[in-house]
Amino acid sequence: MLKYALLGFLNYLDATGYDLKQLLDVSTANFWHAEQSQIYATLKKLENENLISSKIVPQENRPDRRVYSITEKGKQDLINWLNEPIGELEERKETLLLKLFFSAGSEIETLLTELHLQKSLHEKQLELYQTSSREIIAQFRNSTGLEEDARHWELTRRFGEMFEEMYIAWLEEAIQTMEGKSG
Amino acid sequence: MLKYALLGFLNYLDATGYDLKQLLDVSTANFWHAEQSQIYATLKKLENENLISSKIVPQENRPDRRVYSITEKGKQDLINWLNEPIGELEERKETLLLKLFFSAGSEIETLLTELHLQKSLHEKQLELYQTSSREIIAQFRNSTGLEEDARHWELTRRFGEMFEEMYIAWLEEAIQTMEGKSG
DNA sequence: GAATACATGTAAAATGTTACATGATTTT
DNA sequence: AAAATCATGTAACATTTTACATGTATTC
Repeated sequence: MLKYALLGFLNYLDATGYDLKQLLDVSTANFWHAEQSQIYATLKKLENENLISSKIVPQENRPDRRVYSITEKGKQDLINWLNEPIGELEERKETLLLKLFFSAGSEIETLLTELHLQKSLHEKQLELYQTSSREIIAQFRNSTGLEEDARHWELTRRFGEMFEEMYIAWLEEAIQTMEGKSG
Repeated sequence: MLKYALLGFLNYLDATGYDLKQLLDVSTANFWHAEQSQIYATLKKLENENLISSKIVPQENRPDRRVYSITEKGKQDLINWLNEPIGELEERKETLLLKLFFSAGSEIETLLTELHLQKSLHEKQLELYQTSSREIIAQFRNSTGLEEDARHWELTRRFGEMFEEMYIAWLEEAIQTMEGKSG
């Protein structure tokens, strides 16, 4: 699926593996992320399948850049994927819930510390969505005029915001439940 | 991390790989799932590390059962993991958001169909959390008297419920946004 | 008669993570 | 003087998924 994240970006502009890592980190990281090495490996694979092509751009005092472009075949593959419905729920993994599920015999204080720590992390993340993510998208909309793209990005930002609000509310409930059992 | 799901269950009772798959499917699947083959492979690895041990229990007309038990070393490993804080946010992947992010150029009708389909799937999942999951936990609490365990399981169920409510609310927002652009 | 439940696994492929290697330039 | 940025990648490892293989008993 990283495949489609890369094709998606290359459908906007030509880029190197390094560029693509930066792009992922500042935009899709909250719902799709990847290590630099995985990006390089996947690009190589996509080029073998002729979904993208590359050109070496020499540089002075820096390693040459390998700049990728999407091919017609790549564009078609991307469009096909975008149009085919998902049809099922995403399977997800949540380490905190796994720990909570099995920690009936643990110290309540230890668990409460963990829940408070998680709460502060989620509050920080929520603030990011509400300030910098918001501004980056608004600025992109104003400077490029790409209304539609900005609208879609804004919806993914809004998901993040709502997810964090929900997570914090749940943590507060969990803390309350556990506090009722420790005093 | 599947490791700890398996150790967690084996800390309650002895079980085969087959049993463990059933247990995962009816309890942790919404925040931790695994294929049958991965469970068998992981059990083998855990036995090599002496975190669990196994005995063959012969059967008639059925394949022999390989029943696993947790060892003292395994119990310690589980307890250590439960007590060490996570300290960071979980990274997650959400295919629907990835598609949405890149679908500014797609047909709005196609996207709306997808959003409506997702909404019905999440509504079904929400109902499951509110009815059968709820009852299973209540029944377990009543029949075993394991109050604490039931309390923890209930918190993980509640997370599922809140997550689905949030997801549905977001889908409704997204549908509204997109409908404003299609009519 | 077909599907599901019981019960084990192997093998191959795909996916993802971590560590290593190189080396100049710029910022702290 | 150390760390971060730019830019490439390889290699080893760990995790997860998909497909295959076997065979009885029970339920629909």
